[in-house]
Amino acid sequence: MKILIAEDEFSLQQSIAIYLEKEGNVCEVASDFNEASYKISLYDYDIVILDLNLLTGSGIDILKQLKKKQGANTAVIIISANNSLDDKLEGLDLGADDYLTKPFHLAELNSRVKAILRRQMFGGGAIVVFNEIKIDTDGHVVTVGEKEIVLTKKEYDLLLFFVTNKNRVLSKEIIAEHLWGDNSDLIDNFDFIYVHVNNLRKKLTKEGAKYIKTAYGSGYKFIED
Amino acid sequence: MKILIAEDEFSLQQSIAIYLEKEGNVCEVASDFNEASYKISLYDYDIVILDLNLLTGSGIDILKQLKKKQGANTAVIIISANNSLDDKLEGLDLGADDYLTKPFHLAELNSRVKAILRRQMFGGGAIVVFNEIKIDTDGHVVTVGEKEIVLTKKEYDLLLFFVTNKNRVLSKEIIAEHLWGDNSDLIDNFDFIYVHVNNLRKKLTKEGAKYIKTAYGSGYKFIED
DNA sequence: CAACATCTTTAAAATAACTTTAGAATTGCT
DNA sequence: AGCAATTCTAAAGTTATTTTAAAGATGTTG
Repeated sequence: MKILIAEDEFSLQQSIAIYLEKEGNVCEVASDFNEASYKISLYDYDIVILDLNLLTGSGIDILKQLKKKQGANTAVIIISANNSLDDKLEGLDLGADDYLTKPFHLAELNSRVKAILRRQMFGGGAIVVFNEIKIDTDGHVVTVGEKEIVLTKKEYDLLLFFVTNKNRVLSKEIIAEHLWGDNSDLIDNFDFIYVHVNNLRKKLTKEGAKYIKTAYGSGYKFIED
Repeated sequence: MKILIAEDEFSLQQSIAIYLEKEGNVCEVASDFNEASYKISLYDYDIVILDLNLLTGSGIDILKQLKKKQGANTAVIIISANNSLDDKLEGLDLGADDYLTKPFHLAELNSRVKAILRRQMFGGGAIVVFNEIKIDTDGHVVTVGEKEIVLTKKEYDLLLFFVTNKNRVLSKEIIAEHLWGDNSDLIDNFDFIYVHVNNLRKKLTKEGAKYIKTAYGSGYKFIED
């Protein structure tokens, strides 16, 4: 979950980034209009948190730029010190997904972020995969069919990473980096991934590799069918 | 996908190379300004990952050299410890395709590499060849007509290399270099290429060399019609 | 067209990648 | 601190892939 925080007030920018990163997202920041504009032109973020009153330009223009972009599925959460209804409506008319008035609680922002990510990926509510595997990202509860299965944190993270990248081959390096950060990089040994994959497979179904296919020499792939 | 990594910090250079190679690219490294300059004069890389602060010269000059080069379609990703916006803008003005600030996650670099390669080759998404052969580079799935064919990693890499160089004769030396890197141990003997080509032909169609033509004495050529 | 080089094809050997198990080390919790 | 759960390490067993090797086929050149 890649998030861009376009906010010129440094301390707020930092606290948002830290908070959301603790929640498992990857954040980048933009401190003025130009940096924000440049960054969204370069990369498709999942969410942009956008302060309307940027130093060197209006956040509204960033919003327009985002919505003009083809193919991107970026959601926008507007934050603004201005509480006027007009502003709110203009933002939402232009396609913003949510609106928060300063000051706000980070927990509040976070729950909106989560809601958007849910909606973005799975059409809201609990995550549904394959009619059979359900992942409730709020409660971290996973069910296969009617049965709830109990996963450890690593297994849960791994499953979520697979599910959000289904039908895509994920190398062990990418998996390692996503689950362990890059302090474990250069370790030329990803054996523990074998173990976690094996455990996850066993817990998911009796038929082992039904969902998690091995791409020999390349990695693993979570398949929908 | 041939990538040059111009980075003087040895451990970073190595981890980038290892990571990107696992992702199916072929990497070469340059540890100082002169080596980088020499290598780009010699070969048209698909991407150059360029540290701006090279030991014996400025990366900016490498960038200029690259952009002066006629006919080359090399993309540049700048990595720099310097986070100033000015630097970024100078790099982008000079034609860099992306900019990363140290430290960064290798997964992040990889996703930018992938984005560039997609853009460079096909304008994103799945690759389509010949109306009949489709290659999904995310899922590593290859279909001929309606049928999915299962390829090993080497076969897949070989096919992708052929497809991205269609209608061009590829010598066994070049093929070997792109699929195995500059491992000089293998350079004597290209027999295994015969085997891989043969296997790939068999899997692609019943009519053998329909797509992969032999250029006797020169190499192979993947033809569109 | 004969001699040679290059390529095709097959099968088996060698290697590398993955699976699985069990136990050690670490972490988290009361 | 002591116990339980989790995560990581190590190693043996299994399977897929890559490479080697060698015999047969085809193209090239004088």
